[in-house]
Amino acid sequence: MTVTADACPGSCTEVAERAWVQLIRAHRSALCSVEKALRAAELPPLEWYDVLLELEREGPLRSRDLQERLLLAQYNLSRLVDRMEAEGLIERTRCSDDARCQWIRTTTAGDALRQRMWPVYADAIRTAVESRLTKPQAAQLGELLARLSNCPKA
Amino acid sequence: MTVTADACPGSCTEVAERAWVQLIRAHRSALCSVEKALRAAELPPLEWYDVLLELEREGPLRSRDLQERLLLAQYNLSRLVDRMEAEGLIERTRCSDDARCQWIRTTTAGDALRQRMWPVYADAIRTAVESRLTKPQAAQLGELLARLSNCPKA
DNA sequence: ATTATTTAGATGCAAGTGCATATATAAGTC
DNA sequence: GACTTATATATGCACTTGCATCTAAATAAT
Repeated sequence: MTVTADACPGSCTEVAERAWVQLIRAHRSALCSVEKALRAAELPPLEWYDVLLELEREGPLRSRDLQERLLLAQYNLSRLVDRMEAEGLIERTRCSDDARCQWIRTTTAGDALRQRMWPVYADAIRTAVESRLTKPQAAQLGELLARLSNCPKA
Repeated sequence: MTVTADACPGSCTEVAERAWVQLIRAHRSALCSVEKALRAAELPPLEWYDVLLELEREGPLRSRDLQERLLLAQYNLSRLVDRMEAEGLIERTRCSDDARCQWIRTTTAGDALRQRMWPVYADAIRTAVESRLTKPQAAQLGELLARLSNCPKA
């Protein structure tokens, strides 16, 4: 079991292990190149985009929900929201019915940033995925991966 | 394009995008549970295992090679090796022929740690992968992912 | 109503990460 | 051989992450 590519060509590595290893490798390699592309374009990290898109698609969300959707840790989202709020990309407002909650919504600046990020992001995805897999392969990959991230309860 | 699970059921999301999103999600969710399992067992992070295994399988390696195999950034590996050396798990020795290089090798303690980590790691992988995919599915997933991490040149 | 429990979110601190750059050595050029 | 360029690794600094814990508000229990 390694994170290495050439893990005993043949059968010394169990299939599940191999899938796992390749998952880590593919993620490292793909994510790294996407992040680099964003930085090169002087754009913020990927997560910022995810937050903005999620808010744009779902409308204002509570921290809790955003956190769940993005699979982020509570404290990480909290601080991510801090940073993005400081940049004027999103806003927090207290819920009226539950004073513990808050609604998070995008601002105009947030929407604008999201739109500037998309082309760079999309291009990076094309390089990372589209250029290496046929359409049916990509579709199947998506299917298989989805099973891994689905909550057991779901 | 989101990191969210329910991205427009149907066709509004391109297949490559979906694969990408699911890659991120699957990785987050799986890695997170593995790391938690390791911490719960008071074991060091995953990478430590990867380094140790790689060294055990390939024998002493130069930093550069280890870095490439594990897809780690140079400065990250440098510091990872610092930490592991400080714990007595690996050793650095200068190459005789090229004074810039160094050989990295495991120690007895390193081997012992690796062996203690494996059961926990293996179990976490089983939970994360084996329980969610059939054997052929896992095999195919491994195949598809491998294409994503293969260097273009390879 | 009063207290205990749970839930939403924030935060101090230690550790890890990325960037840019430094150091040292090797290789190539003139 | 002095001078530039490339390679292997380390490091200062700012920022991010994880852990544990804290506060505040809502629910449940008595």
